[in-house]
Amino acid sequence: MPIVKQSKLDSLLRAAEVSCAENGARLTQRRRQVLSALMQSSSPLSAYEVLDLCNRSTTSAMPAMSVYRILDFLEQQLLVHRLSSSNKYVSCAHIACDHKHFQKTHFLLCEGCSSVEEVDATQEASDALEQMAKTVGFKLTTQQFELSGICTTCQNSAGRRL
Amino acid sequence: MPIVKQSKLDSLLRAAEVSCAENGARLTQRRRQVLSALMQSSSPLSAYEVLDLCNRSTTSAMPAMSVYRILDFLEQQLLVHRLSSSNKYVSCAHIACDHKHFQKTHFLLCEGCSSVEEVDATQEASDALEQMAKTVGFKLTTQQFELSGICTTCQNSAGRRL
DNA sequence: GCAATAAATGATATAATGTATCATTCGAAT
DNA sequence: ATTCGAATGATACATTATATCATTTATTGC
Repeated sequence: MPIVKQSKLDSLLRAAEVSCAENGARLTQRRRQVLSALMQSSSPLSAYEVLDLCNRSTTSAMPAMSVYRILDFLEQQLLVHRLSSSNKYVSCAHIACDHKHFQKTHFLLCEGCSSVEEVDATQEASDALEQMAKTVGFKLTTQQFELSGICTTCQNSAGRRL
Repeated sequence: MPIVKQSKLDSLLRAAEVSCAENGARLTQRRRQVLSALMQSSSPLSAYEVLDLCNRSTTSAMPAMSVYRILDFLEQQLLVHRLSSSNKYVSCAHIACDHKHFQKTHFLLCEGCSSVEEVDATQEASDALEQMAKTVGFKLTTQQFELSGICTTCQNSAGRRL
């Protein structure tokens, strides 16, 4: 879990705060705590993993209930994404930019280091999936896909080990 | 949950038995019970839903533990598939035929009626996904994709309602 | 500023899901 | 029949998630 620079983290949290404000919502201390934990993690975290992290860095213990509530909130705000295949959460890769999730999103989950890469679907992939569904009369609604594999870093380190 | 004809069910179970035997495994009474429950369900079932179904149709109560063990076994045998997005199970659509799951498999999950359709990936979809991963240096290993949407039946019935 | 109101959090209990472990039974092979 | 391993039964417990109500904190109108 590589450390995120404090300045980077602060700027992300500020952007998140603005984003909430635009929706008439507030990024409270507790919410900031949860979001911050996710931002500093290179891999997705379960609700209880988030809870543990929060309770490691603070004096006032956070109740599990709050974590669930806050994760729901952050997901609504599109500040975090829930990965259904593992039932874990990641902070959105586009908080700093103005990304609006118009495209289908693919999450590439590394089986080696558990890292996640959030990428927009290519037009080809999107079309091919739509077409495939269409041939059996199925109308796709999913905008999120989760794919497992091995990331570049892990492919290289595996190569060196051999 | 439409009823499956008894003759159809029997022939599927026989095929499953043969398939197990080929792997040096046995389709015991308990395993048959679990598989049968899944075969008769048009929608994916959680472990505890399977448990409830089994305990409805028999005198000797099945322990929860057994359901988990047996689902693992059936998954190993490729007789059932685990849907990671919902953490539920479906019986394989290819038990009767000689399908060997060489292609990527897509599960189309209907948000209307919870039905599942198991389809092989088209070459285009498979290629497009591989290509997309490749451009970020990611090596795909997933052979299973889960897509949500609306099935033909539900599209039509929704249309009539309007 | 201050009361009224709504939003957010705290606290507790409980439900639902999943795993670990050891005892027992059952089947196949000698 | 005996032995051995696979499968199941039984129990306890760990983990994950939700329901509910009390309390605190912010916001709004006055």
